[in-house]
Amino acid sequence: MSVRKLCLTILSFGDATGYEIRKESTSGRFSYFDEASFGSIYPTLAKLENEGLVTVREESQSGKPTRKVYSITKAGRAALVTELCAPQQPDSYRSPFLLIALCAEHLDQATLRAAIERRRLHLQEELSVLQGHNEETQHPGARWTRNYGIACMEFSLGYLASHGEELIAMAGRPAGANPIDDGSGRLSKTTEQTPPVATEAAE
Amino acid sequence: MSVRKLCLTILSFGDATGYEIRKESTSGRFSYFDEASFGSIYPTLAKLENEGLVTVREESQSGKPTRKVYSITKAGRAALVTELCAPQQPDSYRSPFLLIALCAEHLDQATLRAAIERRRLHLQEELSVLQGHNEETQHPGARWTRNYGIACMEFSLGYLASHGEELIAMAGRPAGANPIDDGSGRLSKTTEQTPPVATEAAE
DNA sequence: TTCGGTATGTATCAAATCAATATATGTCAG
DNA sequence: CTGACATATATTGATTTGATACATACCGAA
Repeated sequence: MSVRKLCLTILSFGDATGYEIRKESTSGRFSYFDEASFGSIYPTLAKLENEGLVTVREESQSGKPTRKVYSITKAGRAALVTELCAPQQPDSYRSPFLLIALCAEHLDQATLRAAIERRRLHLQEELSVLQGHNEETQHPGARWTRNYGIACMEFSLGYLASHGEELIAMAGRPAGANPIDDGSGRLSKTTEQTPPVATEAAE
Repeated sequence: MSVRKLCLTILSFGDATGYEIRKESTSGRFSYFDEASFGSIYPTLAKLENEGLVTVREESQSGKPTRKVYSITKAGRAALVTELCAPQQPDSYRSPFLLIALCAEHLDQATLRAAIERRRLHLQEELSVLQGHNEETQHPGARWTRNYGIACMEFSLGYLASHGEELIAMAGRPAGANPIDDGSGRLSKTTEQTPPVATEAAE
């Protein structure tokens, strides 16, 4: 049911085509709320039109296939408000990066380093997007979410910067069922590049 | 393809039934990596068994339907490492809460307050889960991800505590020229001491 | 004690959704 | 002038979800 909210929300910030809605929900201003593909967006827009919550106008330019530009109606705005007032679903964070981190002991340093770097780049890219959208932040809610996003990402970047090496140092060090390797204490320098890591499937 | 990684990862931390895998992925120790329902877990486990990456043993207790307990094999561990070494997909954060925040101007204070409170409770609950799992954090990777999670959640809680009121104060203050709310909610009228919301200059 | 609620468990199915692709056109670089 | 890329609508096959059925056990309340 949330593709509805997504479409209505994006349209409440301005007219858009299905293509634009998809783009903004995956990698644009609206990429923190929900994601959807064409297969769900187009049917949803059709349904919304059918319910009178949005209208369409066809803009046929020279040559180009006719753009179908959707606009939200007053009834659409009211419906959006109603849906937003219902108790929200919990936020979800799904992290392929943390999965790698979780398994650090079974991987090698290069893999961990690459994973951190990829995560860092992704965060910085998203940060740039957010920081770039400061012109159109006249909407108070948009400004608040933008600041929240920036704060969270800067925090994450800082954490990666200050704790990344710790993670990398865990490469190839299975903890095993042995008495907590905490006992070994300084697991840092001495064994740095010693063990043939090699990700042996330890069992 | 990530349900595979999820199952293999959970099994690499110990034997489990399909039911347990599902539970841990939605609300347990492993709830930050990927989510899956029975409809994808059971077929995946069957396929993994077929490939020799996991084994099953049936434990038939008195009365209860036979538990099918899955174990990861050496080949399974190797396959997991291989898959983890491939470039990871970007992390994703989907936030029904931020969607509400984005639309703050169209909602009322009670709704915003409730949304923040719900978010706060959810964060605290997840935080408790993480903090409760400090015994079994002998795995270095698990310890790192746990600390990372705790740090992020504490940061978020702090941000909500210090900026939540700002958000609530945005209730019923449309910024742009659009008089929304189709009259059904005369929020903007009744808004208390609101001076004409300085932020204008709509597109 | 028996009813209902919750928890453990496996398993399936219709409906929703995704990833990929087909179609069509414009643009811009090499 | 060719190939890659962006815009744009739309569909299709495969996957995934959400709900449910089935079966048992435990626990508190009527």
